[in-house]
Amino acid sequence: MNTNFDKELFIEKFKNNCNRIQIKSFKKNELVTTYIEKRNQICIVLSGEVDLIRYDSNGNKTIIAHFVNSDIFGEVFYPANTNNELFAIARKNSEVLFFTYDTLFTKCRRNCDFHKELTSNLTELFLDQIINLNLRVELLTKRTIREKILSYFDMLSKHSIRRSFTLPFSYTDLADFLSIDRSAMMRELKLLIDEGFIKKHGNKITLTF
Amino acid sequence: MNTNFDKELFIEKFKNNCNRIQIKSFKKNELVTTYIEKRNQICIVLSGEVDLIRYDSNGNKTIIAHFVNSDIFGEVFYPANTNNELFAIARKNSEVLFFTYDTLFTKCRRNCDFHKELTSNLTELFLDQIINLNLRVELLTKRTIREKILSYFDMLSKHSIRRSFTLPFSYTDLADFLSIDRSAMMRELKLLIDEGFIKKHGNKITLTF
DNA sequence: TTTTTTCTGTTGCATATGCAACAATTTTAT
DNA sequence: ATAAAATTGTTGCATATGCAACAGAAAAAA
Repeated sequence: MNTNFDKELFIEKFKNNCNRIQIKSFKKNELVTTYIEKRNQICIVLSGEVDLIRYDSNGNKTIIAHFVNSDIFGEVFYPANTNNELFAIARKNSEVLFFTYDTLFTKCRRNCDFHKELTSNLTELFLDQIINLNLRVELLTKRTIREKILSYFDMLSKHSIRRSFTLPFSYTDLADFLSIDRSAMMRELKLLIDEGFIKKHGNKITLTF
Repeated sequence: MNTNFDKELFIEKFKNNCNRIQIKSFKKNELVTTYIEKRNQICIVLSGEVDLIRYDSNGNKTIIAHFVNSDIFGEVFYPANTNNELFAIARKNSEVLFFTYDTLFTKCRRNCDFHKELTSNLTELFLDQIINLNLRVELLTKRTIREKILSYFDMLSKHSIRRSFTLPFSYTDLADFLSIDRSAMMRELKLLIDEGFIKKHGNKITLTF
């Protein structure tokens, strides 16, 4: 689904003197960035996993998005006049590339190859992000917990090309990603098992329908 | 929020001989396109309004997306291996531009200006679409009907820069857009009025908090 | 290792939300 | 102008889902 973003080549070109971008490393659970200030920031995951988190006034945590290799995110993808208190947190040790939106339209001091590479890749990275978001909307518009679970499992199944797959989340996080109550989700999972729709061993799921 | 897509200029350049795109007109309630076949189709709304609709097995209608001037959509924004039964329907008389994704990377017979114009605008159109989708996710992850309503009204308020605004939907459609039951939504709207959070005259809403 | 923290699995209870149904109103079609 | 269709507003009832709470298992930290 994701563009096969050639990280090695990319970093090589970057090291060749581009002064408009940064690459930073983050340890598990470290804060990658916030969406509070307006910096026109764009980020690309080079390795690891980054979650975009929101806490609401009732203390509910929601995993707005789950970014993996070559996914693009940042506060530039939100409208200027919203003060979304969103936090990007590294879920594993990760490397993230940072630059600002205007970087795309200005040449850097040394007119490096990076810019050409970046702008030519960007359309495809944007396209992938739109596809991911459409899938997310497809999921979140489902009316019941059962439909959300099955819809998400179906996506994972198609992605792995098998009827079995490993969840990229703990069950606690899965509920936060599907935007539902954890205990209600566990209850529904049990029903799905009892009714023979799925099998479950740890965080490995097998579809049996 | 949307790019100010220069439709007039665009069509002018198009008429100047590009053979890779089409512009079609649709009457209200006409089917614009389906997402069933894989055609790598990209569509841009030039005028009017287009809704992307899904009907689930329980007969629930969901308005997945609501596209207006310069919004971009199409089945190319969905993964290849999903058979989403989505329908794009004109909500008003509309004009829609069609082309295929590969058009972006091939020169047309006469090497027309349109291509240059299109590719240079595309990144921005994609960016706008990502922003719209992020707002949509923000809305759909809200846990309660009240939060969904207020979150959506807040967006409309910010968009109009006023505390009053006209809903772009009927209340029936609004419920389908927020992915909630209509009667439950009406009940919650009444509560919001009674508790003094909003005022409502027809499809005009005023925020009073 | 041992201790501490997080995650999983489960259940009783409360309630927010969905469902069905209908009349009144408004909009669209004939 | 009249009929037909769609939308709005409302309510009783059923239930799916959220909430709180806890014990046992697993994972992380010390």
